[in-house]
Amino acid sequence: MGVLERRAREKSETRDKILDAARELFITHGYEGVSMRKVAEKIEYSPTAIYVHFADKEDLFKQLCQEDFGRLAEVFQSAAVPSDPVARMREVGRLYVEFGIRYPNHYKLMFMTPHPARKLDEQEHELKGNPESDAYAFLRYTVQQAIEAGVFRDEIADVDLISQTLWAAVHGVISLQIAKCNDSAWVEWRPMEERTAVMLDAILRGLLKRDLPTLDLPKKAEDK
Amino acid sequence: MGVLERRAREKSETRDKILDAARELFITHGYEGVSMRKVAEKIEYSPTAIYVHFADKEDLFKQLCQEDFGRLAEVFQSAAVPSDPVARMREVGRLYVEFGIRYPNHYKLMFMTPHPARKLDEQEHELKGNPESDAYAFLRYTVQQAIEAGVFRDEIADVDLISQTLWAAVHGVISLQIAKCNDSAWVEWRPMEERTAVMLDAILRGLLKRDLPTLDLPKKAEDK
DNA sequence: GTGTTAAGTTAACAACGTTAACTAAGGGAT
DNA sequence: ATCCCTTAGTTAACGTTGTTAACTTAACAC
Repeated sequence: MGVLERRAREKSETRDKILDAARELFITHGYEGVSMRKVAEKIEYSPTAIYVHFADKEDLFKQLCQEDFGRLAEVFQSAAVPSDPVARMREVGRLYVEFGIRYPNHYKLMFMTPHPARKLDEQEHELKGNPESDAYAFLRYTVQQAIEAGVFRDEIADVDLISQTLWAAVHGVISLQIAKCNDSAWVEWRPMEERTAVMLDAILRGLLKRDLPTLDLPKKAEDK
Repeated sequence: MGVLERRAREKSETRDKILDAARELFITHGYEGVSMRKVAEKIEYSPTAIYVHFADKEDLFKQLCQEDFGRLAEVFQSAAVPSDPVARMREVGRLYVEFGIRYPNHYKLMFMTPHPARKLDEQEHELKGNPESDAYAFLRYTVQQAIEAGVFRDEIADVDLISQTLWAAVHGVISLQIAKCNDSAWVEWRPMEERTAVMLDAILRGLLKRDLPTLDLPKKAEDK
């Protein structure tokens, strides 16, 4: 009896309609600029229909984030990542910045907005630690390989500490750009690409045992 | 006739009352968690009294930020900053992190919330670029001195680019902590002090010409 | 048919930011 | 003394917000 399945499918279809409408609105207007009524109007439902599928506005937003976390992991997964562990870390950083700049509102929701503490549900438990679906796990895995290749300075050996430092470095570049790009009155911002390249070069050089030949500055690529 | 002055003083007194009440509420409940009505209630005024002193909620919040920007600059100014340019950059970074961790809601408002573009008013024009009141100018000045001391690698010479890289590095550590400290389910966070120290060591080492003797890791201070 | 489940609706609530119209108190000029 | 103007502060209201309670309505199981 496929009737239950059909019902479930129909339900998840309207759920997706809500999610798609909410995503589009959130991306253009930000979290505070979107009301449940606007989302509902966009899909021609009553405002309260959303509450059948999502507990409240924050739940709706979180489920959206969860989908897009997965998308970030896909970006990492599908990119042509170099085999050299150092070049790979650099490329992961670049992809991360690219993601953040391309989807600033998603990025803001995902990484720049404090959320209350929350337990993992079982669905998330499956995803956690899996480099294919969990972006942090992917970074951590990349760092782990670099450690095994012995590229880091001897006193630097903690996988999580290194991962968190690399993450913070690129996150700093992205989030400053998103939050402060309009404050050009106080700061004469250098171009994003330059800031990203200098940051990646500097942080990697600071962590690595010695300058590796794969490192090159943007304006003077010297063909290894 | 001091009557005008008395009036002005009285006005600025209630203005300060509003600011103090708003600060306390914003710090504990965040921007969205505070309503104009709550601020008014706290000082036992009617909600609309605030609009005599501030254009709207965002204006109130911005004026608050402006005051606290100044306070950050004071922290920089009053701290015992080493004379060695590299040690000074490190200390400025450490102070910045300390500020962010101690006042996370201020920090969030100041550096993690996108604001619409805005012209500088004349009051701000006086402050801009002055290291005593403008925290970015202070950092920039510190970097400038380091450049003149010849500590950076030869290919790294742009004051703003270096300043923005250093800023992004420490901002990354702070803002990740503020936004994601509750997501310990996904990430096994290392202690703040460790993350800060590793970041500062790494980013400075990556930018500098060579390892300077003033650099030392937290757990193995080798007394120069 | 009858009862149950559940998606979706209508109506309403309390709280929000903000505006318009007002009050009241004080000082300056006549 | 009287009138007028300025201005800090108030009251009342508007439109919008997130969310809940109570309902309709349709499809299925028995």
